[in-house]
Amino acid sequence: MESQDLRKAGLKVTLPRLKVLEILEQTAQRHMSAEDVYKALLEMGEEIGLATVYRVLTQFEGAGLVSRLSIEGGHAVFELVDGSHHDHLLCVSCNRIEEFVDEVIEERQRVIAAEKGFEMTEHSLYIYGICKECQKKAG
Amino acid sequence: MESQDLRKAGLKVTLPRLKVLEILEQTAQRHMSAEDVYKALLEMGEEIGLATVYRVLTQFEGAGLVSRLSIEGGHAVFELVDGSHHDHLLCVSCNRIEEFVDEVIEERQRVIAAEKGFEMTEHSLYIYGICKECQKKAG
DNA sequence: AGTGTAAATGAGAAGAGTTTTCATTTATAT
DNA sequence: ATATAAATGAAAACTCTTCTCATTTACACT
Repeated sequence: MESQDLRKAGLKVTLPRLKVLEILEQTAQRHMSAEDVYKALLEMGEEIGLATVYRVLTQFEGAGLVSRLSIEGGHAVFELVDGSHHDHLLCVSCNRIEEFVDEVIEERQRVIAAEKGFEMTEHSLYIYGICKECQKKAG
Repeated sequence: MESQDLRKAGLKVTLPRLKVLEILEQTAQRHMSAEDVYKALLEMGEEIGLATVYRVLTQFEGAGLVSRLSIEGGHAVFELVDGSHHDHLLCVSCNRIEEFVDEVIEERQRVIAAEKGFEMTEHSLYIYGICKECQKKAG
């Protein structure tokens, strides 16, 4: 992921955009909020405005470079797009996010949309629960 | 749905709460935002504060009388709980909301949660698309 | 390399939706 | 009736996000 991707998206290659991309690629967390990205950049000693982070992430979303998850009640988090669609499992205790793909569910959704006469554009499926680690902690 | 339900939930039986319940039961729209409820009450000539509507809906949610849908990007909408779980189809053009239940999907979710070691507490599945009517309008 | 121009930026203001605060009112147990 | 804990309304506060606008920057074209 580099300058070429930005140019293809019709975006000028600027330092803020490269830095946001860099954070998204290098961070251990695959899912970051705009605030997370902003703070990570500040910690790296980069100067950037929060508004710019929001703008850039929104543009990246438009360009198909990242996707935005709108998590219940909370703020949006972003993840780099790697080509494959997937849904999410969220731990309500530690906020860990895991990903999964299930072709059975994908197919059933298409069938349901068709039955209801909907032309499906997208879907969002979140399974909320308590992850293995948090179950242990809770005893 | 009446005073008894409120008492059972440990809530005092007050006019605002009864009025909110009444709106939720009598309205043609099954899915209403806090603002919708507020405006409907004002139109009925009831005096109520928006903060009260939010508070009451949140309490009703806690009491299991209503459930809250957190729709992508937008505001929350509430629906009376009628015992049956269901998921939602949303028209991105006219905001119509339809409901569906699919046991295959329900079961797959349980399996996936188990595979990932999650103790599932709940899930949210929204299928976004364009409804039949809006497809016609768009040609 | 220098320059014009449209695009991008940062800071702060603004906006939407929701929650909180607090003084006043109300429901309900006694 | 009365005490008291809970509920209310209005406004302020809050969170997340977008917008505004003056300044800066990238890049196409000399």
